[in-house]
Amino acid sequence: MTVRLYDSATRETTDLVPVVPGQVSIYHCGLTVQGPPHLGHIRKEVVFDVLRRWLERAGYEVTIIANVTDVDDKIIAKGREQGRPWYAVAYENERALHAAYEVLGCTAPTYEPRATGHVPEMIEMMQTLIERGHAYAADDGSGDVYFDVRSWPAYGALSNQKVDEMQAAEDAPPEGKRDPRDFALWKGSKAGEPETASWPTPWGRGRPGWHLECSAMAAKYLGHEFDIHGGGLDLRFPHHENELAQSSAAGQAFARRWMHNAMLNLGGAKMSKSVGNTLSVSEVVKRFPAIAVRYYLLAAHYRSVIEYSEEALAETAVAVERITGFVTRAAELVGPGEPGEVPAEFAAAMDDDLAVPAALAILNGSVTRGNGQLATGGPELAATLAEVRGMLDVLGVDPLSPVWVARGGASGADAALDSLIGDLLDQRATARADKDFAAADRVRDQLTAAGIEIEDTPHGPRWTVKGQ
RNA sequence: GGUGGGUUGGCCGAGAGGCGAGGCAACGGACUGCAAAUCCGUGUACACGGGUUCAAAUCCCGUACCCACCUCCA
Repeated sequence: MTVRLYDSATRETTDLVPVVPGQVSIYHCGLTVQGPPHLGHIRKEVVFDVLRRWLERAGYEVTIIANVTDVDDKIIAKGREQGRPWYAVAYENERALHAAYEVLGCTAPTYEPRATGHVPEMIEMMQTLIERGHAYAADDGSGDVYFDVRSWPAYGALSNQKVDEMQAAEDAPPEGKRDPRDFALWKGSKAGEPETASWPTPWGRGRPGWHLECSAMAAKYLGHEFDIHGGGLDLRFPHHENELAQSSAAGQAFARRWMHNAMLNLGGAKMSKSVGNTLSVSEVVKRFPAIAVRYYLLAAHYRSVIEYSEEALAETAVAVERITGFVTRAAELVGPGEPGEVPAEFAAAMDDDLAVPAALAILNGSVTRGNGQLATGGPELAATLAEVRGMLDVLGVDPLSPVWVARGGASGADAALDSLIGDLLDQRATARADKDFAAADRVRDQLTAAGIEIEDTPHGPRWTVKGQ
């Protein structure tokens, strides 16, 4: 089987052919840690986590690098507002990002380099670009270093734009720029900025420009040519366009393909701090089970916009309960087993540019079949369970995975509860055998009132704590 | 002004020339002492107006509306 992916540079879906056979190297733009991650940020993490899982299933060894932009204007401003060092702000939000990975079951990237740790690599790259005539230090004494857009004819290739048709930036005064579209590789430090937020260079003290850091770190950890560069669609221009220009102008082959995930909208607009329509991961996870939130984010195709709605998320939670319900019931009967091989149609869907919606249709079919086998149990059920767990494992929503099981914090209390409820269910069984249904229902009502749901199965009654 | 993407049944959400993806909700049935859970069944949806074709949600032309990017942004 061949994994095929859409390349947003060429706008075509093509076979994934890695630079190094058997290995896939991925760089995706992480966060500028100026605040805790919102649902839109984490959608990207979930998308690339599913990609990684699928590539690993396909037998590839996957390396993922995601940068952490830990210094920029907003982080510095926030530190000033809050009366603490800018790096304390950055670090706190970096930890919040890691907490979000964890709560949604995302495996952390192979490595997350920080911008501030890669200044020498950036200086080296700027020197190369200056020598090659594609960059220049501003002659206004600002310490800024700019990329010379006019010197690179391919500029605009990624976003399919022509330099002359672009609107020039109006906000930034073009002081030291030769062309208004030139972008900063390096930002000279300004008066009043903390000393800790600047690093020495041949052009004066300053700090990394956002675009350059990604080029420098991608090259350092993945080499001059790697397989996939990813990120949110909003980064395609200017950020990714600029990265591509810098790296290729510096003589590097850079990314073989580009993968952009669509945005998560709230109230008809992209979720973003500047619009103010954000929903933090930590808040959403308080209202809905984390596994349902993850499922919600991955259930739509990664290139489709998700218009966030609480109702849709609530519906998703119900759909997830049907799936997890099957897995837990089946596991009680035949044992959990291990995640197994996925059906061919599921694999075909995933191979086709991660067609998760089509893959979920196959998953649901297997769950329906499995639910039908629940009455009899046996090897057929065990096989269906393995197949379902295999599919859920690819998507990172296998309820029996340690990632989700550990949540409850199993303790002696569970055993005690099971014993107590077991006694009550025995009383109910006796009452039912005597056809004393009023007494039987009283027991069930009592348990329901305590948040315990009872269902009678061909193998006897089972209980669950409501909402878990 | 430029570059992309979108509009699918009550809701979510795939598909991209020809057999009604899938889920949620609803209704009917089976199972149950009654429930719950589960299973089975029930829907002729593709923004609008033209056109191409034996056949269009899917291709072409036009119109309307929406989103993203061209500025920090996953």
